[in-house]
Amino acid sequence: MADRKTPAQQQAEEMAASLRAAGVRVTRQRVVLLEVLAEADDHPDAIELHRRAKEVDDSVSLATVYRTLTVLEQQGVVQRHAFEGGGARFETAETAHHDHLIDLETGDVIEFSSEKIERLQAEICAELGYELIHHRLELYCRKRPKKS
Amino acid sequence: MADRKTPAQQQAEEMAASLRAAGVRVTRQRVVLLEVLAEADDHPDAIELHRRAKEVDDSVSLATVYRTLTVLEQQGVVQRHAFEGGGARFETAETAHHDHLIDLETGDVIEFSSEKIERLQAEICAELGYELIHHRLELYCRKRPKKS
DNA sequence: AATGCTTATGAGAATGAGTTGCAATAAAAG
DNA sequence: CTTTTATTGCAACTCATTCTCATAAGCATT
Repeated sequence: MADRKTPAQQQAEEMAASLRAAGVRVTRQRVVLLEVLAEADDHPDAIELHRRAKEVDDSVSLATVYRTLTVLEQQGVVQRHAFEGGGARFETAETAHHDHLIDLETGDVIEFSSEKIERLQAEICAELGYELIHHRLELYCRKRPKKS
Repeated sequence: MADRKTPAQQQAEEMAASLRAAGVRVTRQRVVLLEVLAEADDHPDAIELHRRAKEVDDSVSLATVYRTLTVLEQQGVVQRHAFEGGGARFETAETAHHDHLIDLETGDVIEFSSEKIERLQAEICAELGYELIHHRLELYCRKRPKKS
């Protein structure tokens, strides 16, 4: 009877621990949010997260979802993205850095990363006399028709 | 007495001609907006464009600025950008493709372009079975302290 | 330059994502 | 279990943007 917990539950607990370690209160609604976030393998927006959170605990308010997401972002536990059209979307920040490819037809998001591009970005900033703090790279694509 | 017109005026007229050619009505307020856009060398938002337009013709309404910007974007005459924090910002689309470096302290926008990065982006899409339609690359930077 | 068909405009109301003030509530520390 | 202090739910609010609708032009034609 090992691993009684799902990976998502474990991740949620890790995030909670990290918050406590930073002196942030871990409330009932924050735990719910962390669980929802840990289970999500897409990039939901605040309203979708609220919907999912309410399935666990109906009393969680949208305002708290927004406030909590802000806290989690500040703590580096989630990342906020602002893709074209529509509101902010979130994902847990545990995974390594990556950029996003957005399927224009379905809205699906695929993660990718390129060492070369990262390097080139830093070079460009340096040439212009700047230090790169963070960046945003989004590729808006259409699925390529299969060659039959 | 050659070139009585400034380059910005010429550009505004070209854009107007392009609109007329596409069967789009060129109204008094659209002309004003085109002039304002042609003169701008920054990346103003709708409210700033409205402010500048009102200096030329006080009757131009904000709603019309928004409506016109949408039309101009559809016609490929301006480009809309959504940088972090705050509303959409615009620039004329005549210039060649470029990406943006945003100074986090001042909000200044510097344009740059990199053949290598463009190529890498297309490669990444291709590998994932997609066709790149357009992309967004923004570098958020801080000015590097000069080595004295 | 007057006509008529159609689209654009101004003013303000409406929307939608996100935030905030406040009184009630619940973490965490003692 | 009490105190301290941060968090919550709710509703009111902000801010960028869009919409509604009656009026006012474009512009192709007479």
